[in-house]
This record gives sequence, structure tokens and C-alpha cells, in this order.
Amino acid sequence: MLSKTYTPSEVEYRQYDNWESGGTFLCGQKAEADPYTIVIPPPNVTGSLHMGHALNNTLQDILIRFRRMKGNDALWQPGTDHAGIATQMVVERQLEVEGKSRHDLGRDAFIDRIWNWREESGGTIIEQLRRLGASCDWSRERFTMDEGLSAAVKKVFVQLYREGLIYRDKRLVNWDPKLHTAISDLEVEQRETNGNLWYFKYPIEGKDNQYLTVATTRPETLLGDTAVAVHPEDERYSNLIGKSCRLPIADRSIAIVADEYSDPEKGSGAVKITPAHDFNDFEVGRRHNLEMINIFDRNARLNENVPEDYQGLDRFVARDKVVAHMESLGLLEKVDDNEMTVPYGDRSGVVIEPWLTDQWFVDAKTLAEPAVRAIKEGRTKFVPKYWENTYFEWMKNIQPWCVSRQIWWGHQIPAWFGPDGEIFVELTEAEALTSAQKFYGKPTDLSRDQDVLDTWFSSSLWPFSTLGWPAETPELNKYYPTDVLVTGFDIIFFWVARMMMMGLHFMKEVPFHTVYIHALVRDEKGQKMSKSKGNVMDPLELIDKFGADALRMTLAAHAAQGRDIKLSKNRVEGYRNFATKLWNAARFCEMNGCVYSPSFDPTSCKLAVNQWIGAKVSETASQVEAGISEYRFNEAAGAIYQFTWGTFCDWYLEFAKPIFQNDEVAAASETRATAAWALRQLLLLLHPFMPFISEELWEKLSLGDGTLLINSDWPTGRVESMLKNDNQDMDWVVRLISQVRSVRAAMNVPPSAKIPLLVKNAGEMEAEAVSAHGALIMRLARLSALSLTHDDVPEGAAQDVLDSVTLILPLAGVIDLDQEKARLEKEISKLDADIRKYDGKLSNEGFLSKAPKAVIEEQKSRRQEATQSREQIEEALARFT
RNA sequence: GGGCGAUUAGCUCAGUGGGAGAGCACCGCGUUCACAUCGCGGGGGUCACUGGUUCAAGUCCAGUAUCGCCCA
Repeated sequence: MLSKTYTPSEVEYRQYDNWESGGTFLCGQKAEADPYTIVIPPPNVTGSLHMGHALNNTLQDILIRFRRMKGNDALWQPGTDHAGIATQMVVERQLEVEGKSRHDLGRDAFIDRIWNWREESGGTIIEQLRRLGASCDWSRERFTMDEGLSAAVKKVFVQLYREGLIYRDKRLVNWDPKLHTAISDLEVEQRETNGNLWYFKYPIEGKDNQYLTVATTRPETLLGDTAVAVHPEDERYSNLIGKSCRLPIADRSIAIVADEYSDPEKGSGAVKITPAHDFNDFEVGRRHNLEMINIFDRNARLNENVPEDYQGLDRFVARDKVVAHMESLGLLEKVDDNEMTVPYGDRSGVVIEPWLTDQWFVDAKTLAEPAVRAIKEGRTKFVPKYWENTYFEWMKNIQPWCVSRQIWWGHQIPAWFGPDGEIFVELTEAEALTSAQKFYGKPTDLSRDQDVLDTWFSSSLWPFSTLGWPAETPELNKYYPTDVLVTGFDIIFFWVARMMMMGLHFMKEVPFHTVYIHALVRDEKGQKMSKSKGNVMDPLELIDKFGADALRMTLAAHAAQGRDIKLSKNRVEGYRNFATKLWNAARFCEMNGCVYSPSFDPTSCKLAVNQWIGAKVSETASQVEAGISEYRFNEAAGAIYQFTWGTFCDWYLEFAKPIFQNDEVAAASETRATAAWALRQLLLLLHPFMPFISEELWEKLSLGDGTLLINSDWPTGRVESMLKNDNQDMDWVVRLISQVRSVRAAMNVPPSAKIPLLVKNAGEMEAEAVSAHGALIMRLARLSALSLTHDDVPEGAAQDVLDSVTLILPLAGVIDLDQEKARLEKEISKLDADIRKYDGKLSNEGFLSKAPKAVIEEQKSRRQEATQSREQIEEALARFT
């Protein structure tokens, strides 16, 4: 016998072990079946499960479990990425505690140490995914630094290099002066800051005491200026174009150029140009062939290219010094407050410096073309569709992708330099040496590039590298292209775009046919969860408290397309209550001997209640299936929730009670079998959302005939044919009972009091329903008697109207006449409003001539019903006056 | 400044041109033998505003306001 409440913690570990040890997550078990594949967006190996992961992986698991039950050969490919900078920092922090730096260890020892760390602590998030119930094929777990994936990375790098799609260049990159590495645009956080705008006067050469005023937010870069730009159409400055200024402090001559980058509205309308230290200035510099003077070292301290007394200064110290210096020269015009955004490294938290360095770049523009085309041609679809715009927007403005990083943890770039700087890109050192020998005509020593590749370089290969590429494995053949990528919008650029580019280039096919973009999980006030705000909700805590199923169901039920999820604890609690409700419904079935028999045929049911629940099951199955298939998870979750609580528990089991207590053996046994069957269908439909409790009940009630629920077949075929009586039958009974309850409550009839009910003017269906279901109507409406009547209404009875019948509750002496009159009058005025609305439509020529016939008929019949109800209530009211 | 999105019950949100919905919260009643993590009933709406299209608009279009996100 089931306990009184469901205790997730006693069930979850056990059921998960069952699944895993039973090999239920393994792909390839149905060799002939169509594959269905999802590659997990690999979480950082340093990561731990946050709400975003919980949502992301819940949705993937719903899809995978659904397809597995539908008979597909399902593969959910898991793994983690090596998170270059983040991981290196974790281990560096450990070293710091020991008073060491990575340089004390040396590269090889440091990397060994990271591998050790990964062995010990790198599996955290994987274990947490298990807690969530994720049914990944763990036997195939991959890591971006694995041997196989590393081989893929090397092959891709070498091939792209040979195709001219990877090249070495000196360009501005986002330089992190603390971590001493380039980082990507996407790792730069733009922070709103209150800064200053300093106005400096640059003397114009050849014109004594004439100055050109420039405004800048970064005075220290003055030392690297190589021009001043004005707008070509700015009349204030047109006479200065082509002349030059004397750059103060550095004491150099710099050109005055005309360039549209200069905004006449902003500052003085003239802007100083520092091509080596600003992305916009870099472009201006290119257009005008300006000299690029690098004034910073890797720590963002001033280097030898500035006057001696500035050399070695930190950039912010230098800023103050330049300002003071200019002021002492009388060249500081004024200082304004200025709101601006300043770039910060999201890992280091320091201000990022645009810095001129030699780096490796991927020609993203070229690779982007096919990736854009694939979306335009619909070979890959975004769901919801409007995310295409974001994708196109980013692809249109795509910049060369800097893939080198000046750190140690990652895939070391397979490039070797000769003594003269000649580059040899090969898969191995031996091949590089061979090439060098050929090139130089003699054996020549080479030094390997010390840099490693951006983590995203390796994870862009994930959809095929995890399947074995570059080897032509059977898995690669079978599971690529994958089916769907499930991810948050914030990662469209990181993931989707890059995987599309690499997939198309190397596999000649899109990596997935659908990209489902889900919402962001926010706190209950709609704020992004972040550690600094202290509003993070820990999914593990919620799982401990309410169960993984409750958390999953909460997330799925709120995963409406196009809207963020505001999560609060009491919602999760609500779905925990749902689990309890289901548990108790199953308990009720168990107590009443509802045993599932595989030979049971739901279409053979004779009782209307059983035919009715069969039809409801079928309807629900369609809704759940359609919802999951179309990524409308909230609708699917809502349908099964509504069925379970609002139909199965609230009505069907209540209908079943009098049948179980009755002596009619055939009816009781049919209902027991049907209840077990319906519960079984319910658990099948619920499984993708709430796998633990569904599997547990499946086991406890022996519903599977030895087969685990996770391996069972999704319900197929519809059972509406079960409805041999009119479908309205039981639905009408439901409405009848509800209405009686409502009148009772309105009349303050206590629940303990049983009262008689007369049903007047019953038609054929109503009469049959009343006679067939009298027992359950009496029980659920708490009646002492139930009968049909055509007689006049007795004095002092409460009345109400249900379609064409009048419900009469003879409560003489019990009811408050004024209260009853007021209630009836209110109903009449409600009906009057309805009737007016229908009349308005039905008297409208346009409506009658243009609206579809069915709509017109509908309105007519509604008007008819409303009028009839009104008459009946009018009649009832007349008895009081 | 550019782009995208949102605005529906007290709160959080569904609603895909033809009868305004759910969950939570609230109020009333209830310890009926599955479940108080529960049951039954109830109140609560100018669908942000203005205009347009349409026989018909919460739904489509335009504008306004407010809020949010992304990008510069």
C-alpha cells in the first residue's frame, strides 16, 4: 500500500539508478528506428547547476524522453567544455593559497594540475544533471579536451589555415591586462559609468595661438594620437582639413583629417584619433593610412613609445598626469561630466584595453555566408521564429573571430615558427619539421606557438566531434545532423552561429534542423538572477525541498514561448502539491483494487463514465503530443496537469466511488479496470515532465508488465470511439452537479444537509442521464432525493436553469426569499446583456451577409438558449411576487 | 541613438479574428472512509491609451505612453 504522501528523496536516487543501470539512456537500442538526437550545450566544467541549466536541461529531457517513448532511437549526447579562462583561474586561485603562481610550476605541471582538479571536482554539474533526472547517454560523455575532440580541433585548424580561412594578423583585440590574454567581444561586459569628458586644446601648426579643441574620455591615450578627425561637412573646421596639429606632451606633428566618424554634435566636433587603442580609431586610421603607435604593455602600463617620465606608469595614473600636465600648459579647456559605457572583462573584472597584438583569426565573414543561407532557406529553423532576426543581425556585422588566447589551459595552436618567423601549420611537430626542412632546404629548429584556442573554437565542433569526427563512425552517420539545439537567447552568438558555420563547412550539412530558444529564468520580481544581487535560487535546494519532478513541472509549465520565466518558490510548492495529489489518486486506485490488465480494451466499456474518461484521456494525449511536438511545453504541461487534477481526480474518481461501493459486480469491475488503464495512460503522458513519480507509481502499481515506464510506448490511437453514448452525457452531469452545488452555497445550505432536487422539463438525454447516474449525482450534489418532474414548482423553492431544464430545490422555510430574489434578478440582468449582444449582431446586415454560416447559427442558438433561460428564471421569480 | 519584446484579475501569466481564462493570493463553507500538500463554492477585468482595417479586434495595422532586454 502506498504511503500517504510522496517522498521524492526516497524515490529519485533509486529510480535514476534503475534507469541508468538498466541501460535505458543508451542510444542504438533500436537499430531500425529513426534517430532523434540532441547534443547538450556543454556546460562549463567549472560550473554548477543554476536555474538556467535546470530549465534548459528539463526541456531537453522532455523532448528526449518523449521521442524515446515514441519509438525513436534517441540520443542525448552529454559532456562539458573545458572553459579555458575560467578553469585556469580556478586552479590558479588554488595555487595562490599555496603562495605559488602557474609560472612557478611551469606549463606542463600546471596543466597536469588542472587535469587532476578536473578528475576530482569537474564532475559536479554532471552529477547535478542526474539529480534533475536528465536521461543523457552518459556512456558517450565527452569533454572538449578529450583526445578525440582535440584531434578534431587540430584537423579543423589546419584545414581552415590551408583554405585561407584562418590567418595570423595584427589587429586590435580586447586585451585583459590582468589575465594577460585576448578575450572575445562576448566576454566583455559594457558597464554604464559616470565618467568625464576632457576638452584639450591642440595647437594648430602654422597658426600662432590657434587651437583645435578635441574632447576625450581617455586622456592617457593622447600620447598615442596620430591624427585629429573632423566631419567633412562640418563648416567650422573645413579650412583646417589637410593641415596639422602639434600634439602636446609627446610633441609630435599629427594630421587633421576629414572623416565621417567624427560626430559634429558630440563634444567639440573634433575627435582625437588613437588607432592603436580604440576600435573606431583603428578603422579611421586604416582609412587614412595613419601611423599606429602602441603605448601600452601587456599590463596596460605605458611603454617606451611615450616620453620618459611617463614610461612604466599605470594607465589610470597616466591619465591624471596627462590632465595635470595639459592644465599646466594651459591646454585644458574644460571638463564635463559624461555618462558612458566602459568595457570590463567578465572574468577578471578589470577594464579591458583595446590592444594591438598578433593573433589568430577565423574569417568568420566567409563562413557566415552559408550559415545565413541555411536559415534563410529554412534548412534550420528558429523557434520562435523571430530570433532569426537576432541571428541575421549578428551575422551581418560579424567581425574576424579572434581564436587565440594567451593562456595555458586549452588546445595549443598547431603552429610552429621558424627562426625568421615563417609559420608552419601542421597536425604534428614532426610534420612541421618536415615542412620546415623542405622550406629552408635543411633541418631547422622550430618553436611552437605558445597560445591556445578559444574554448568556443572547440565547442563549435561539438555536434559532430562528439559523434567521432573526423573518423567516419557509424554514430556520425546515424545521428548527424542532430534534431534540435535547445538553448537560451543569450547564447545564440556563442553557440548557434558558430556551430552552424563549422557544421556546414566540415559536414556540408546543418548541425540541427531546429533551434529552440527558451526564456531566461528570472526571480519573482523579474530581475536577472545574479550572485551579486543575492537573488539566485538554487535548483538543488528546490529539488531537495520539493522534488525534481516539481521543479521540472514548474519550469515546463512556465516555458511559454517568448517570455521570461519569473520563478518563485511557492510555484514549485504548487507542483509539489500536484505530485501529492497524483500520488493519492494512485493510492485510491490501489485501495480499490484497480489492477491493470494488458488485455483490457478500453473501447469495450459499457458504462458511460468509463467511456467518458477514455475520451478525455484521448483528448489529453493529443494535446500533450501536439504541445511537445511544437515546443509549446507550457501547453503540454498544462494539459496533463488539468486532466490529472481537474478531470481524473475531481470527477472520474468521484464518479467511481459509488460504483465501487455498489453491489453491481460487472460495473465495478469494468470501472476498476478502466481506472487502472486511465491512470496508466496518465503516467505515460506525464513521464517526460515528471519522470520520477511516474516511474515510481508505474512500478508500485505494476502497470508495466515488467517494462520500465521510460521504455514504454507512448499512447497511440484515439479512443473517442469509446463514446457510444452522447459525449454531452457526462459533461452535462458535471455541469448539473456544479450548478446544484453553486445554488446550495448561494442559499447557505450547509454541506452536511441533504436536500431533494427536481429536474423539470428534461429532454431525452437529460432524462437518461438522471436515471443512469442518479446515484452519483445524489452523492456528489449531496441530495436526499432526485426525480424528474413536469409539475408546477412548489412554493418557496430555489430554482436555477441549466440549458433547457429547470433545477428545483424545494427548500421551503430554509431559504431567504430576498436573497433568492436578488440572485435571480442578477442572473436575468446578465442574460439580458447577453441577449442584447446577440441581437446586435443578428440585426447587423453586414454580419448576416458576410459572416460564415456556422458563426451565424451559433449566435442564433446562443440567443435562443439565453432567451429560454431568461424566461425560466422570470417564471421562477414570478413565484416570489 | 538603433533593434526587439512586453502592457489581460491583487500577483505571475496563458489566450494563433467569432462566447475574457489558469495558477497563486483573497472571501465563505467543510475533519464525506485517496489526498488539509485537501474538497466545495465565490468575488474580482475599460484586455495600457488613441485611431484605423473588418460584419466582427484582447487578437491585425499605425501612433502614443510606460517598462524590460540586446546593440552602439
